[in-house]
Order: sequence, then structure tokens, then C-alpha cells
Amino acid sequence: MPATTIVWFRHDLRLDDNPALAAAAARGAVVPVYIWAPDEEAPWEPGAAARWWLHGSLGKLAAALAKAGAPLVIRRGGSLATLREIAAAVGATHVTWNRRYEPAVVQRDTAIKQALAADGLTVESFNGGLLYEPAHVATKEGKPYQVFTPFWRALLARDEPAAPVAAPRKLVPPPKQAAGLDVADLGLLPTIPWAGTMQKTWSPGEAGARKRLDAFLERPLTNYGTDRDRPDHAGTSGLSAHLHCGEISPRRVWHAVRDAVGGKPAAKLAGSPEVYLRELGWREFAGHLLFHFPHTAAAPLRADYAKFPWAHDPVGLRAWQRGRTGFPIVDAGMRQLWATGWMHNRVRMIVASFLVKDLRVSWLEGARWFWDTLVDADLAANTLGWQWAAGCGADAAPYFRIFNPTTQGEKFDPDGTYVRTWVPELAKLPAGDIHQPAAAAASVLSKAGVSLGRDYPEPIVDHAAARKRALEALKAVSKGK
DNA sequence: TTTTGAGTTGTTCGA
DNA sequence: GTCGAACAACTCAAA
Repeated sequence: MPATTIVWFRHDLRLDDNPALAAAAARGAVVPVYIWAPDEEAPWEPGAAARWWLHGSLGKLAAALAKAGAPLVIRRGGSLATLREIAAAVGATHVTWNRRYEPAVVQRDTAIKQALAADGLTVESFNGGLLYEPAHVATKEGKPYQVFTPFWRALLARDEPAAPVAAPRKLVPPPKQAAGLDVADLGLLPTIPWAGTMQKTWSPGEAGARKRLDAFLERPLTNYGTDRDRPDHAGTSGLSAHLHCGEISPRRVWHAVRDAVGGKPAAKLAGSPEVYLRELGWREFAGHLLFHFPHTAAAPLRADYAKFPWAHDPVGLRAWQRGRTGFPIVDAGMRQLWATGWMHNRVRMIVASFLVKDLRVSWLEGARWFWDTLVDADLAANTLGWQWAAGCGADAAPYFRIFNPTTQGEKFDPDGTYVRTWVPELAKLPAGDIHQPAAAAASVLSKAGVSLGRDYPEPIVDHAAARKRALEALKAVSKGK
């Protein structure tokens, strides 16, 4: 009997460097499948922005697969039951996929693997989403890393990540096709058309991912080290959402960066190229942490923080979400997030610090908001980022590290360009005042057409006082165990 | 087992 | 305006 392999697509919506697809194509007929089963990922089912992205990405994947010869079968419903149905319909002999590493998904996939094997199917899974298998990275004691720098050094000491595999040229469909839905039937698009700016900002899909990588590498990489910190410049790669959906593989990016700087081994790189690869290292570290500490999506890694007295402040939380805190850099970031589904990394740190330290609202509230609004929402990265900001994660950073939103704005958006883009009511303020409108002279404000409290809110907290309160609360936590 | 060096991203105060 | 020190103590990773 000729082999027919179901390739179950998940966070690997690409043909390039897709080990599961390559293995299937090399063996015989291929049945590409995507199953929409959000409830299996509860409470972290994809948020609104991620669904919008997914809609576009699936459309592009379906077109590319059809062109290659094997149309994508799109379904909704329980993953196991659906795979079984399709396997029966097409007479599949094999099922294959690229692994995901979120704890709930690992558990589900393990059960599915056993069930399908019991049905008599041959099941194979591959690593297509991380540079290295998280279970294979460990300290000399065999334990998972909890500090980034030694983790990164350990990665650099290994063999380089495997070379990417090319997309299969041609796919052979099975003699009998399986029925499927149209992407539109999944209902991923918002019912209210709020995604206009996202449409203009992003190109979901494999081709869009590659274009963005090429554009990023076309510019000299030499300034990445400092440019990436400037929200007023397009200094970052902008690949996060593409990587999250697997429209491009981290190995492809890794090797493209190395090729762009002359093919030197990663361990020998210095300066900006190393700084960029290190960002892939952080993505890797996030996957590593969530895999080895599965409880951290919901609870702090540092157990003593479980008792932290978070404030119940729905009004403050709402002001933060809407970008109405009265701190321009915070509001600019939150509005950029709302409009584009993305926020510059430097600003993510600033708004996160503001929520958890100035407002003392739980990092989980922030994580949930980001989860719903980010096109690149990734459970591992989101968890690491928020726990880092809250000081309860994999980082021994001192608790007194509290960002001053005004200073940060002045430092990283010195001309106020970023604030002017996203907080247009402040656009006419001079650079010297734009990060601190409440301290500006009355004449400056009126000349800029800003009436505080009417056009733009007064600061909702006094940062100096909030900082003191946060320090006291944090001190109590570290002393009180 | 014990020891030692080190830890993404900061702020404020006082000289 | 600039600079260095203080902000505290802990945990991790490796020797």
C-alpha cells in the first residue's frame, strides 16, 4: 500500500524548513490538515488579534499548498476525532506534525499520539519551532536553566542549529480527498471591523515573513544594538508574529543572519549581530522555561510572590488598557498595541512596569490583555516577559528596578516622535515637554492646544509616591517568607 | 558539599 | 550637569 501521510499544521504555517511536511512529501501522498480547536488551549485560546492574523496566514498557506499540489483540509472540532475521521477518509498510513511546547498542548499531543498509534497509524513528530529541543538543554547537573546568560552560553557552546530544509517542490495528493471548510468558515475575523490599521501594518503568511526578514537584513545590522531600543525608529526585525505562527522558522532566521554577516560561527560574533541572535535566544529561553516550569503561565516562578498584595483597581486597569494614564510613553504604547496588534519591545517593558509597579495590578491582568491584543501573542514569551517585569520570574533582578515612565520616554523617544504618532492630542507640544505635559507651563500647553483633563488626562498616579509604595510592598514580600 | 562569581533592559541621591 | 554609589539580599550555575 502506498504511504499517505496527514501533516497536521499548527504553529508551523509554512512550506520552508518544515520537517514534518518534508518527511511526509519524501514518503508519498500528503494530506495537509489544519484543525481549529481553540477550547483545547483554554484558558489561553488565541485572542482577537491573533485570530485576525491566523485568518490571513491560513489563507496564504492554503494557497501555497494548493499550488504545490496538495490542498489544505481545514476543519473545526476536536483534534483527535478530526484526525481519525480524515485518516479514515483518505486511507492514511502516517500522521506527522511539528511539536509545540506549551504544557497543555504537550499533554494533548501525547494523548493523541498514543491514540493514533493504537489505531495502527505511524505517528512522527519533529522539532520545527525552536532551535533546540527544550528537553535536551540542561545545566551540568541536568537541571533546566533559570538564568538567561548561562543558558545562552550553553547554546553557543553547542553545535549550531541544524540547517533549514528546503520546501518540497511538489506534493502528491491522495487518491481520495477529504472534505474541508473554507478559511472564512472558521469565523476568525472580528465582527466589528477594527482591524484596518493592522491590515496596513502586517502581511501575515510565509511570503510576508520572508520579505520582512530580507528587509531587516538589507539594512546594515550594525546599529541594531542601539536602534532596537528606539520605538521612534523601525529598528527591530518585526518578525515576532511570523515566528509565533511558524511562517518562518527560527533556524531559517538564525542562518540568514549568520550568512548576512559573512558566515562566521555564532559563538564568534560580537556586537549587533550577536545582539540580534540573542533575541532568538530569549525566544528559546522562554520556550525552555515554560516547558520545564509548566505552572508559570498561571503562577509566579518564584513562589514567594504568590502572596504579593496586588491591588484591585479596575479603573486604573481600564485607563492603562485604553492608553489614558496621563503618561505619554505609556499611552502611546497602549494605543499602538490597540491599533496595530503590536508594541515596541522597549515600550512593552515600560507599560508593564507601570501596570505592576505603579498601579500594583497583577501581572496576570497585563498578560491577559496582551494575550488578547497582540498579533504575536505567544504563551512562553508573554509569560516570561510579564514575570520578568513583575520581578517574580526567571531573573534575579533587584526589586527596586522600577521604570520611571517620564525618564524612559525622554531617553528612548527624545524628540517625542513616537508619542506624537500615537497620542496625536499632544503632537504640538515641544520635545522638551511632551513626556511630561503635567509639568509644562500653562502658556506652552495652551499654545499646543492642550487642556489637561479635557484633551489629555492628568497623570493617574504620582510616580514618586507609587514607586515608594511598590518598594515597600516588594520589600515585605521578600522579607515575609 | 561548599564556595564563588555573577545576574538584559533602572533610578535616585548627593557630591 | 555629571558621576559614582546605594538601593539588599538571593539564587543560580559551575568549579
